[in-house]
Amino acid sequence: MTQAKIRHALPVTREEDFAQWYQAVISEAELAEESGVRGCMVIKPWGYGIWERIQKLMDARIKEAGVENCYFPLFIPLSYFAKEADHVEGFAKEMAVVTHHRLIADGKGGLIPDPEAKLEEPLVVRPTSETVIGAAMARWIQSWRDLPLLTNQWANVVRWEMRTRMFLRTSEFLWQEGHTAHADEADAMVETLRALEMYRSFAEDVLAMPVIAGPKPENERFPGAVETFSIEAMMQDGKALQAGTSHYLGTTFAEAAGIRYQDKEGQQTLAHTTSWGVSTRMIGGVIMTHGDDDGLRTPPQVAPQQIVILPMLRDNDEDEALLTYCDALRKELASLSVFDERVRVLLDKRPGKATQKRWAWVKKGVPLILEIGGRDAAGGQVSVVRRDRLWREDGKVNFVGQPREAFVAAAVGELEAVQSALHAEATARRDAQIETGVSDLAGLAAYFAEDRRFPGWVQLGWSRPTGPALDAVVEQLKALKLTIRNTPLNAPAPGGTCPFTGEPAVETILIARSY
RNA sequence: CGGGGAGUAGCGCAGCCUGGUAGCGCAUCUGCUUUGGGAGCAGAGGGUCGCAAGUUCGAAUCUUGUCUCCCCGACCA
Repeated sequence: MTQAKIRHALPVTREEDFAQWYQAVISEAELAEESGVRGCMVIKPWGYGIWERIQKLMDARIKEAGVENCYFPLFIPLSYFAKEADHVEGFAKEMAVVTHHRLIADGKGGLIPDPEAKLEEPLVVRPTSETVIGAAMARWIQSWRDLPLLTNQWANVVRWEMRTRMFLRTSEFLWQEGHTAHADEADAMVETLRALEMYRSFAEDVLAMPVIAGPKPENERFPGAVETFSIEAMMQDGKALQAGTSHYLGTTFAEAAGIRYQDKEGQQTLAHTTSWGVSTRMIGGVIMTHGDDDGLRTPPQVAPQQIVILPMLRDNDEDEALLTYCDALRKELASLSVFDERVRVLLDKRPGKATQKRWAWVKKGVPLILEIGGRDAAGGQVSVVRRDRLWREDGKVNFVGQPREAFVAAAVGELEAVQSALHAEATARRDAQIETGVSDLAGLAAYFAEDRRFPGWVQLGWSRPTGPALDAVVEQLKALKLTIRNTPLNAPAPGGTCPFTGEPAVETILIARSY
């Protein structure tokens, strides 16, 4: 009943149409927009600001692990790329290829690649950099003393995707890719799992996005990897989103690129490599984890602005005193620290009614919004709404008036509270939607029945088939539009039998629809 | 890449079938009134109808091609 009175900020709700809602958040929160180039997007200041926050906090964690940043070329010689067969097979179908280095007039007012300027060897636009970094590693590594070699780069990559969705799957996207080389499997696996744990804790602590970390089944491995691990997040429509991956590459790329070192016995030995990455896809995860029918709710740790102050300007001579009051408040708040950084606070002085400008910030998901009028200024008050508690029971916006000193004293705690509330809400939703009671195929089909709104995930035990037996399982799942996400680390040992093979279950897996 | 849908003002849409040089709502601008919680009234500005060819005296409208977006599928670190 109270619901009916609420006039939400978005034109479509999650319940009405989740896919359209997702796009509405992106455009209404001004995260990104169409670029006119297929599958590529313009990332706008608020969206890019979130990415910059992710970069800053992730980069610190990467460096803390002793990994150094480098930059490798956007263009990869075709011959480099062709060196690893599985890798080629995995990416060949989605490559952008540069074949010419000059344009000439076509005689009809347009331009065409100059046939005279064809490249001797085509260059591929990197879809990932294992091959080119492998070539560098081969040059950089001679001795066991050169290991481990720990590098990372922040870059854009291109994959010519058939079907794109903003942030989730774009032809060009931004990411970091860590690449490391180690003396042996044990050392490389430690690094692979370190990166995985780094992503897990980052998603939970920084993005307030609960995830489940674990190894992927062999059919879901990265092309060329021996083992692939992922963090999987549950979106509000119940689908799984792979939000980060970490790969143990064995000696696959070491063989292809010739990454060898002289070991302590003087023998030439292949290095073991890893790679791991997270991308702008994480922003899609934040949207579908924390967004509501009024737009995004940006976790305070990644919010480009954590507090926005909206003065209720009235185009009269009281405005100046009001702005003075607001600016003093802004300075006071900006001097506070939260999450080991200064509080990010913006005084929005643009002309226009505060009540009107408010909605733009609601949609962007600023954690705390302040509206301050002349009466507040005179009485030393502020009026505050928490973005994660936007509405009152009566359907009105939940602004709470309070003394300025009290708010300033509580502001840091409020930001921390928003961060943890978002995490708690998402975790509760996720946990409530993991079904552990399914033990056969009929139960699986029933759980994911077509008419069921937003099913979650099924966790069950299976016999971990490989090869053709696994292919058969994958086919069964595909018929239900399902995929195996991963084997949760620390999952309880399963009992009973595998619903696919009838053999004893040996491992616990998560099954879900996925992005 | 296959099937379906769609591109007309910043956003959302109507007009298209039955060709006659463009309209509505929101937003924007101006004025007046209002003003502590998503203001009202009046007026105004803004569009080579995605792009390109074709048919026609005349094309947003018909034909063909092409680009982009959305949905479903296939594919997918």
